[in-house]
This record gives sequence, structure tokens and C-alpha cells, in this order.
Amino acid sequence: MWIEPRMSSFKKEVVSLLSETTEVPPEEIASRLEYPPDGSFGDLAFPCHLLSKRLKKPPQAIASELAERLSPRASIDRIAATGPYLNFFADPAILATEVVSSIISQREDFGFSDEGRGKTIVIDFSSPNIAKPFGVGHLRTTVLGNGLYHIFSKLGYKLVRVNHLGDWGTQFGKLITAFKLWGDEARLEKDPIGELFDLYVEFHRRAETDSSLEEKAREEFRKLEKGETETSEFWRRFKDLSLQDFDRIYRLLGIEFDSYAGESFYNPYIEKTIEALKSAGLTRVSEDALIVDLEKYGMPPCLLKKRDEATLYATRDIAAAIYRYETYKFHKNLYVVGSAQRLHFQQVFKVLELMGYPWSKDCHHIELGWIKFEKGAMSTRKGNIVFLEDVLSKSVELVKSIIEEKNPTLEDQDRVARQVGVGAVVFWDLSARRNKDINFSWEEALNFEGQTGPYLQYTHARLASVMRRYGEPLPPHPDLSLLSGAQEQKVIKLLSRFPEHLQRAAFDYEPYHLVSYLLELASAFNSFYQSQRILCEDLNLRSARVSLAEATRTVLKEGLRLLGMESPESM
RNA sequence: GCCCCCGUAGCUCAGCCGGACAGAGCAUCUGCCUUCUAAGCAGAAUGUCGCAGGUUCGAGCCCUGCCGGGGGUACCA
Repeated sequence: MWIEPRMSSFKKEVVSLLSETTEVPPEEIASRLEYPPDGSFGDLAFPCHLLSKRLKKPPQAIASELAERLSPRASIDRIAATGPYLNFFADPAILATEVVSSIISQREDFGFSDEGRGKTIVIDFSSPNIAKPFGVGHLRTTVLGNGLYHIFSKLGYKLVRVNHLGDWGTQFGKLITAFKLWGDEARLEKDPIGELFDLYVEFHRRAETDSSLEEKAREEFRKLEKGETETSEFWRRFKDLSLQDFDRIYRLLGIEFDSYAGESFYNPYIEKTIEALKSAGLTRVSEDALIVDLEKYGMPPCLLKKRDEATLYATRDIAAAIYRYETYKFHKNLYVVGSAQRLHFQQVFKVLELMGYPWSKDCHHIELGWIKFEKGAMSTRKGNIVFLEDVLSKSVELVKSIIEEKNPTLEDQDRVARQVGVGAVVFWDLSARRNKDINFSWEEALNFEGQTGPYLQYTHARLASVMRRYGEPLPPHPDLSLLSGAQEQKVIKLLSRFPEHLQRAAFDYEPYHLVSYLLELASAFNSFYQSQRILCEDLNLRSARVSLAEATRTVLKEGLRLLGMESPESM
């Protein structure tokens, strides 16, 4: 059960009041409290169905009885029964003062927690395959992993971002074979990824009719694993060229890694790992392959070595997990990888458990849905793929033309276009829960209206603009109790919930929770903005509203940062 | 065959632990820029929550079966 670790003083008050009178433990009360669907019902609701069995009374009676007995205190303004619900209303003045002033004073640290102090989380994400183009399909793991990195960091954890490059395996045998047969040296220099990609597609096309190619590829990979010079040279070159290409994309997205230890990195640890498995009596030979039998656990066997002695990715993942524990002593070890690999990770984690590692339970596969095309799935092998770089640059171009049309005098247009263009694509990817398959369409990924990244960025720019117009230091002692209007209160209530949404996003490994929260916040603010003037005549009210605007700006900006997006000051 | 995920408005998706009338955005239609950025706001319209049973005071949510889509199921990752 998810227990919310931090509460506003209003919620604490409600919890303790209810707990005292009903003798239900505070934790249970806290976990049962709901936000009413509509503000007119109240700010927090306690469903009395829960007590109805114990007290042998209908919930409606319990609610009205409790409403009679309980008296409001401190930050609780009013208590009322509505049907089976007991509704609590927060004191608007106290709430406004508490929330706005704490955001103003804590600034971007608002929502920070030290729950993760002294704990390390290893997060494996992005992990593209060397020598293949970086497709939109790779966006999910990259953006989601980066989001989780920011979110957990904010909760005080120390994060180790690992880019587990796919730089090993039979695919390199294929590439080397193809390059030897049909490679174009000059083109490799000029357009490395393009050349390698075409060779890869060519290989698979020809392999359909020529089965000797697959055999040649396996032979090349065997040479690579043995460290033969000529083969290793090819590999090294392909890898370096690819990394340069990826680096360009990571810079555009503002993503960094702490380690690029990919599959090849663990090569020296493989034999040791296999020996450990053997001496633990876990392995056996079956159909000429070395396996760990997992039938007892309802899973197919975990393959460690193929018939031809070459290793598989399960072997490398086992070695990598052990390495990561020994190196980082992680509290959690996360794999942000497509759900297609679910069984693979179940097998790997089970093998680690059988090896006697108690930390195997701290390894989690953060499953992701696919990015699909209307016309069937993407496949690198078949060559139908949309390059992420094309999507990003198209988006940036489109933003540029919109700026020219809407805000031609804007300074630093290229920079803003990049921030907004990239932000739109990043946000699009985060705009559904992570295990959902999403369809790639240019129209949707490059939409800038409604629930989109640019909408949030625009709201931020608008706030920044108001603050510029205000042009003075923040008022030192605003009377925040003046923020009693319905729209102001709605924004304030949402601001107060930022920490819990953050917490929930971390708990579920689901940045989407943060996404939907930010949309709600932006919408509530825009609603307020449209109907009330912030820089109004009444100076006391102006001070209070400016403070509210600044608090909203702070939370929006910080939220966007956590999602890996920038917040332009104007756009 | 077996296992897993998904099915909610024309489209894309929310719906927290079973709880108040099933909600947003896009698209469509109607208003609002001489006042803080209209990439915005206000409003209208749109539903057999895949189908059939069951559990429950109460089911979009839990259980069973079926239908449809996707994925996995020993030498790709």
C-alpha cells in the first residue's frame, strides 16, 4: 500500500482529529482520505463506508454524527457531511499563507525530501545499439529514464546513470561480415551511421536467401570474443563513430550519463560469472547449450552459452548486475527497458536469487510500451525507422516558423526554438503511462496546443513575463490571506500537492503522474490569469498575487526540469 | 497451445486503495486580443467503460469465460 509520507498541516490536522475520535490508526486514515471530485464538496473527504461494518450503522448516519461531534480547529475551517462522506474544508487564509510562503522561501527545493539519503539507485536506460541509428523508438527509455533520474535525485537519492550500450553480440558479426563484403570506406567516413545502417539492412535482405551469411556472421563474432585484432579494429571503429552520433542527440536532449559500461565492458567478467554459476550447481548442458534450468519456477531455461560457445545477453546481464552491486552497493537497481524483455529480466533476477544474492529483490524492470507506427512496428532489420534526430529537428523548425509568425521580435529565437521543439517531443513521449504502446504520428508528436509541452512552457513564459513587468523584488511580507478567490484557491491547493505527486511518480516509477499534475496546475493558473489581473491597482492584493505567481512559476519550472524540459523566459 | 499487457467519447489518453453524477486534450461549433504573452480562456456537443456472467451495500477498477489488438514463449537484443 502506498502511504503518503508528507502532508500539509491541514491534512495532518484532519488525520489526527479523525484518528482521535474514531480510534482508527492515523496511517489508515491518511491512506483512506480522498480528494473530492469537485471543490464544492470540500478539500478532503473521509468515506464513512469504512466504519459502517464495525459500527453497524449506515455510512450516512456515521457521517452526519461525526459532523455533529467534531469541531473545526486550527487550519480546518468547516466540517460537513454529504451523504456517506465527511468533508473537511481548509481555512483558505491559513492554507494560502502556508503554501505560498513556503514555496517562496524554499524556491526550487520545495518538494525536496531526504528519504533517499545515503541510498544509491543504479538506473539503466537509453542503452542504444551501437552501429544502428537512434530511432524514435529509443526515445521512451531515454526520456523516461532521465525523468526518473531527476525525480529520485530530488528525493535525496544518489543516482548512477548507466548507458548499457548494446556494443556486443552477433549483430557485430553481421556488420563486420557485411562491411567486408560490400562496405564503402569513403562513405563510412562521411556518413558512418548511414553506411552502417544500410549494411545492416542489406545483410538481412540477402540473408533471407543466402543462409551462409548467418554462419559467416557467427564466425566473425566468435573472432571478436576471442579478441582477434582485425575484427576488434572494425568493432572499435564502428563503436567510436556511433558514440559520436549518439552524443549529439544526448546533448540536444540535455541528458548525461555516469557510466557507459556497455555489454562489451562485462566481457572480462563473463567467465568468472559462469564459473560461479557452475560451482553453485545451477548449470547444465542441454541441446549443446549451457543453461540454468528454471522449469521449477515456471520459466523456460536461461541460456548462458550458445551451441557455438558464444555468450548471450542474459549472461552479460547477470555479470553486469553483480558488477553493479559490488561497485555501487545499490539500494535499487533499475532497468528502464521495453516490456518485451519481461521474461528475460524475470529469468536474470531469478538466477541472481538462486546464486544467493539477497539484493536480487532490489532489481526491478521498469517496463515500457512500444512506440509504434500506424503501418506496423518499426524494425531496424527491415530498415523502416524514423530517426529521432529527424523528429527533433523537424520539431525545432516548426517552432521556428511559429515564432516568426507570433513573436517575430523575440530574442534568441534559435535557442528558444530548440527548447520548445525538443520539449514538445519529450513531453509527447511522456504523455501516456509508460506501459502503454503509443503510435508515432508526426501530427501528434509535433502538436503545440492543448495538453502539450509548449502549453506548459508557454504558461511559464507568461508567468515570467508578468514578473518582468512587476519589475521589483518580491514583496517581503505580503498578506497572503487576501488570496481567497476561487481560482486563486484552486491554484494554491494544487501547489500544495506538488510534493505528493512527486512522491507518487517515484513510487510507481511513473513520471506521467507529474505530467498530469503540471497540466492541471497550468490550467488552473491560466484560468485565474484570464479572469483576474495580477498587477492590479490594490497594492496589497497585487503583492499577494505576485507572490502566488512566483510560487506557481517556481513549481512549474521545477516540474519541467524534472521531466527533462527547459523553461524559456519568453517564447 | 501456454503466459503477460492492452481494450473508456470520432481520435489520443486520464480515472489514485472498489466509493460522490465516468474526466481531459485534439477535431467540430459559439464567444473573448486598444489592459499582465490568444502556443491562451470561457462555453456547446459527444459514452452499451470490448461482450457475457459472478463477488459486493456499491464494479471502469476484483473473479471466471469469450472476442479483438500487441508482446513473450532456448541459442537476436
